[in-house]
Amino acid sequence: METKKILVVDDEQDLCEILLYNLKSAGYQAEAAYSGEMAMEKDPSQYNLLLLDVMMPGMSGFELAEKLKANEKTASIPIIFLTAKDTEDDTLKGFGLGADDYVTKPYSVREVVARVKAVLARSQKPETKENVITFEGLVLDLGKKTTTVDGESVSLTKTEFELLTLLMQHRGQVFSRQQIFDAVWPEDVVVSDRTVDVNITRMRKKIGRYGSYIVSRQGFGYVFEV
Amino acid sequence: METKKILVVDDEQDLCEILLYNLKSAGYQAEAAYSGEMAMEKDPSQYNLLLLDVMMPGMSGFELAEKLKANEKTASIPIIFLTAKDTEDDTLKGFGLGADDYVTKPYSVREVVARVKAVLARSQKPETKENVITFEGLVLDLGKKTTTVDGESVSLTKTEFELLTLLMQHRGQVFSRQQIFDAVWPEDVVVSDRTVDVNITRMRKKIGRYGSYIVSRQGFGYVFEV
DNA sequence: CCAATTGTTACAATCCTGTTACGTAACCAT
DNA sequence: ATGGTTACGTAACAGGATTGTAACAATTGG
Repeated sequence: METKKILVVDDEQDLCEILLYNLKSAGYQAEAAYSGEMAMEKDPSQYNLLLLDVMMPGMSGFELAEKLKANEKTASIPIIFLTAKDTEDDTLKGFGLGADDYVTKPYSVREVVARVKAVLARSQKPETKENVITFEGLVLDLGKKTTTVDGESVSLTKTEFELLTLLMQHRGQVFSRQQIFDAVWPEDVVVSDRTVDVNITRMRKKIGRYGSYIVSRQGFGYVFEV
Repeated sequence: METKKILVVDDEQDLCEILLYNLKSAGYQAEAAYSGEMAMEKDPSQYNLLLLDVMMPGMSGFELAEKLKANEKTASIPIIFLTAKDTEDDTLKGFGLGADDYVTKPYSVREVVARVKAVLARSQKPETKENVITFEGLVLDLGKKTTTVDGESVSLTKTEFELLTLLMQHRGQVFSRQQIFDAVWPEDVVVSDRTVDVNITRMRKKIGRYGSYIVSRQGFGYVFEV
């Protein structure tokens, strides 16, 4: 298994340094962002775990987590909140936002590293199970990014894979081209509207007989129909 | 947001108690059923989430889930399975049955609560929100963009679907042609006033006997009359 | 540089929808 | 009631929009 990447988001740069040093000593790759905005720029989807300070100038840790949870690509990244506050409300809010753990300041660095290990260990076990989407003989392994069709492995490109993931994760739900676009394509790119169609077609072909489960609903969009 | 209701179904009563206590501490309403049969008697449709033990004497968690998914009222309730088994087969079967998450024993109660929160947060997002409008045997699924008439699926075009949605969402309210037009047609198009009539007619035909519930009020417009 | 990926464009086939026309129904004043 | 007038129901058609897909161009990453 490759090295896990961790992103520490905290406005106290000294604290970040300490955490980075200790996380690296523990065998992780670690980087820091000194604000929520900075974290967003670092492409959060590449990290395996996020350590978020709740109280930061500008975007708070909660706000950042909300943004991440709203995006399919980053929604499942484990988050540990770091916070000085210790009220029930905050804790609940954190878990409501999908926190995997919660460390209140002041904390020992050893404790943080221990929690990181615990969360990564936990998020790893289910990963092999939870990250598989199946429909009959069509199997998507979201961890391995592999696709098999009736036992045969097929190679989907990233775009195709994410398209299929979106549709299979929400079987029966019709997605407009705009929705598909927002979910699959990066934020800032502009492409013609036919692009979605073409990629649907390419992906359909590759998944063989299951391609016919992806149905276009004229005027509405596409759906994986069951 | 109102309090979420959770039903825990497990034959181990002690375990249920522990889960109930923790779920309640986390701000949920929670009740227990000690068998699948007992769960069915508690009107599952009133709950926002179900925690199902897979291995139970009598009806298994899988069997219970099957029953629930087969019923329109309960089909969209998120389910988290609790299981001692850890085989790939079981996991896949669970997800095939529409499981939203999967926790294997032994697990920490904290983990279960965290998953509950995650699933409820996810099921809250608009894209996952099940949205169905029903009048007797006439069912509009706003997510799937499908229409069924007394169990038979009929295919409405986008215009027809939105027309019917508008009228059914505001049963009894009369809409002028201009109002209908503003609600259903894109902003910048200009069409003759008879266009609404024609689309009403087309839609009426497709929904069979329910077509007669869409009544024209001469000089005023149209209404879905109850 | 090559190969894989991805966006763009063009064209055909299909589906959808506005328009028109005409018949019928509702309304209204006499 | 009666006739005139307006509003509504609906079939038919043609033009427009939507989609599938092949071919090509641009981009990317070694």
